[in-house]
Amino acid sequence: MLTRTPGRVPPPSVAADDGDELHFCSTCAFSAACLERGYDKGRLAELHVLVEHTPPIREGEHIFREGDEFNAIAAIRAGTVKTYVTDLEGREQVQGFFLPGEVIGLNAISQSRYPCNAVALETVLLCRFSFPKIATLATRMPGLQQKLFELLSEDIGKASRLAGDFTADERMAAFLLLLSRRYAERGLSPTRFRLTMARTDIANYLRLAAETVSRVLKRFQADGLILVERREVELLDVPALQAIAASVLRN
Amino acid sequence: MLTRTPGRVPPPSVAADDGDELHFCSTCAFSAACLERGYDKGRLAELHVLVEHTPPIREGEHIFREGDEFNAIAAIRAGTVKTYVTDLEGREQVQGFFLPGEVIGLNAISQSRYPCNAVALETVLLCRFSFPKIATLATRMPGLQQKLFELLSEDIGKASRLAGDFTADERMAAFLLLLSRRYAERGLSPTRFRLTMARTDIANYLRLAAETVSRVLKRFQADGLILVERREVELLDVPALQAIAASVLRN
DNA sequence: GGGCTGCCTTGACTTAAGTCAACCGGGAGT
DNA sequence: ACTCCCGGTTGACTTAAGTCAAGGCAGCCC
Repeated sequence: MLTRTPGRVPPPSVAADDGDELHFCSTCAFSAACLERGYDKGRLAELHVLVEHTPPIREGEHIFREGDEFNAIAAIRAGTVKTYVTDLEGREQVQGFFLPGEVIGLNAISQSRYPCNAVALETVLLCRFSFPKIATLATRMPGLQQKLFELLSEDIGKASRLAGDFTADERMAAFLLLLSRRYAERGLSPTRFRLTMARTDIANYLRLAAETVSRVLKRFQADGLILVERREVELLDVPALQAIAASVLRN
Repeated sequence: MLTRTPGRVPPPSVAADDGDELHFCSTCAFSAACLERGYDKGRLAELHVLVEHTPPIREGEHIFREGDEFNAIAAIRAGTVKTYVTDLEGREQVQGFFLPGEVIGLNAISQSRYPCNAVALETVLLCRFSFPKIATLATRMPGLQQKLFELLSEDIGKASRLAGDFTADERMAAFLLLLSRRYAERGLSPTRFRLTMARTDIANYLRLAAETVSRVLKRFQADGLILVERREVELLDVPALQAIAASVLRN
């Protein structure tokens, strides 16, 4: 069952009666979304029973694999998840990285099977939402339906972001700034963070060679834009990075 | 109001009482989707009043522009639509082409404004679905909600399709085969069709130079894969094209 | 400690595709 | 009929980034 996790809790716009046992974890996007929209307790309780908090999933373990039966979407409570597909020649193609507070499995909604693999890059905790059930509930909760529409729509934007013919510099700067923004949204430092994924994963995700990632990071550091120490990164000149990434983050 | 358009009509799984005035155009994805799922007449009527058939939109005219208030999604009844954004330097970036039976405006669902421009490449006819209304209706029609989820989810897949580091040949072959498939879905010839968009638009969409598009098409023709005559195309060797496009259309 | 192993970096070379510039050819308007 | 113009094509050159090969460095196990 849901329990309030320690740490930053977004203030619910509707105060929950603290006497009962309805508590929502601070990083659960759905629970938060519902709280924000001020649903009555009966409906929160309905959502509540759909949520399953998973035990820890360790680094390298899969959350789902391509072709598995689609039965749930999941909000990440802790850790980083990488999604990827395997192409015809057996090479891995990284599709995305998911941080705490983000939702995986959405792109499976139109199919009966997951279209990609999801693997933990660090120990991961999830809130699972069994799918047919949450869709049924959404028919009675317009706010939840709207939230699902929004999450799907956002994913369309994310998916097309790297589709342009961008330079290695543009891709790398955009990648760093988007990570920064996502960490900031979680209340973490937007200028100092850890790259939880390997260089080869970053390269694969950005459709660059690993060598290129290495060279670009080195040059960014030489130009005083960033500071890299193994997987720790500090953004020193955000405006300059924004100028470089402008065409990716666009308009 | 909706009238049955001439031409191919998908057989509804629930026979409509032909005596009343509820007729749905054959290319309207939503109406068809609802018919397929066998909703009762009362609900079809509800959907019915949301649909607006637009007058013809001529080549070069805009359907919506980036920043316009989002108020509807639209299924295309006839013509081709190009969506694009304008980057910081004022250059156009083509996001997609939409054929009859396809739905535009979905990527605006999470925002209050359209995130891109939509322009007619040929005379276009639309079925418009006023948005807040159709979402409200979806809360009472699980099949419609599911259809919206599916359309959104498919768009995620489409958006990420060209994101890889593919060669010009792979992109071009995949483009031709995807067009072919889309025409086939409409009951048109999958091997002979017209490119309704300019070479420069194709190039921009595929993130190639127009010169490269020209050269690749020429080489495909020299190799006996296709036959190009101005904007008319015939696919001569689909298996060979599939082999080239395999890594784009993947797995 | 010694030697793996995996991840990362560095340098030298190659190539796919972009850019630049010129030209072609059909359709529209005078 | 003439010209203009735009979309498309062609050829010569350039370049960003990939590939190949080698080497470094941290952590792990024996």
